[in-house]
Amino acid sequence: MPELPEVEVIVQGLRPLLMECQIVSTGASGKRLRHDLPTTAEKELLRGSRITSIHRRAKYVCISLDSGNSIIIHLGMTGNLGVFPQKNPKAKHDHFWCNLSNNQQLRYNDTRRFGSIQIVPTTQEEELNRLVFAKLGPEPLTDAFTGSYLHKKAGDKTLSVKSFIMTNAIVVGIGNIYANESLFLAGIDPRRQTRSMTGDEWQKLAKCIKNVLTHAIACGGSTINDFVNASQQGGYFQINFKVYGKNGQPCLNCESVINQVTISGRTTFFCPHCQR
DNA sequence: CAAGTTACCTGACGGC
DNA sequence: TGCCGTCAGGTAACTT
Repeated sequence: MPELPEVEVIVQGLRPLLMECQIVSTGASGKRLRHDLPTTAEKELLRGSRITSIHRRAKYVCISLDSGNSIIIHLGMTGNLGVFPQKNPKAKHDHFWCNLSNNQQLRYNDTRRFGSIQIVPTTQEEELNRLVFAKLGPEPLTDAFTGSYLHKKAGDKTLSVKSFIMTNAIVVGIGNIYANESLFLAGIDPRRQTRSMTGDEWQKLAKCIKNVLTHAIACGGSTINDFVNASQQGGYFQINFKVYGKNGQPCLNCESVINQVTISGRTTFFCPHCQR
């Protein structure tokens, strides 16, 4: 489900609901996610600890605890986090939950179980970077992410520019939707070889990625099937999609027909006239 | 080694 | 109605 904007919206929504809450106990469905769910010993580390901060790194939700541990959650394709009254019945595909001292319950729901939940014994940023996030590139919404950074990383690579910006070691948070939308706004054909891109084109692409992600966050993310934030509200960035899912429809700029192709196994949409 | 493909899992949808 | 194939926001293991 979620790319960077959706995870950011979830984090912003969870923060006021969870800050300073104490975890009384935890539970799990017993079904495996991408990795095994936390062990009994790890869950014991959570009991009685207080939530001191919630933030996002790439598409991970990071919950810091005053016991010195972190809960690191990846939502995969269909994962979501929400806070509900403890007495509310569980939903299908709820796989992990934390009972809070205010009689609320933080619940992780994930239909396809591509997500993951890890308990990591530190809340230090450098330690987390070493233990969990070692292979991740920069955040796209920071000053470290620029056109010249992309240009330098591109080197002589022959893969498509779309696959390149979707590579987490290059830059994090850009999934299929926002890769398509960013390339449209930048006027760049997603099939272009990475090494063919000029410095100016990288500048434009970096700027468009930042604009698209920022705008999507402001819209509360994109609700394709059933994305909802921590308060169960949908986002509305999907009404701003220019190409994603619009195969056969006229381009909003030039009225050419939007094309659909497959790049590295992912559905790709672009305007053959506006994107070169 | 770089780049492309498959596997992981469930559910929705379209065609027959 | 139901069975089958296809596809879906991500990632990592695997193959070429």
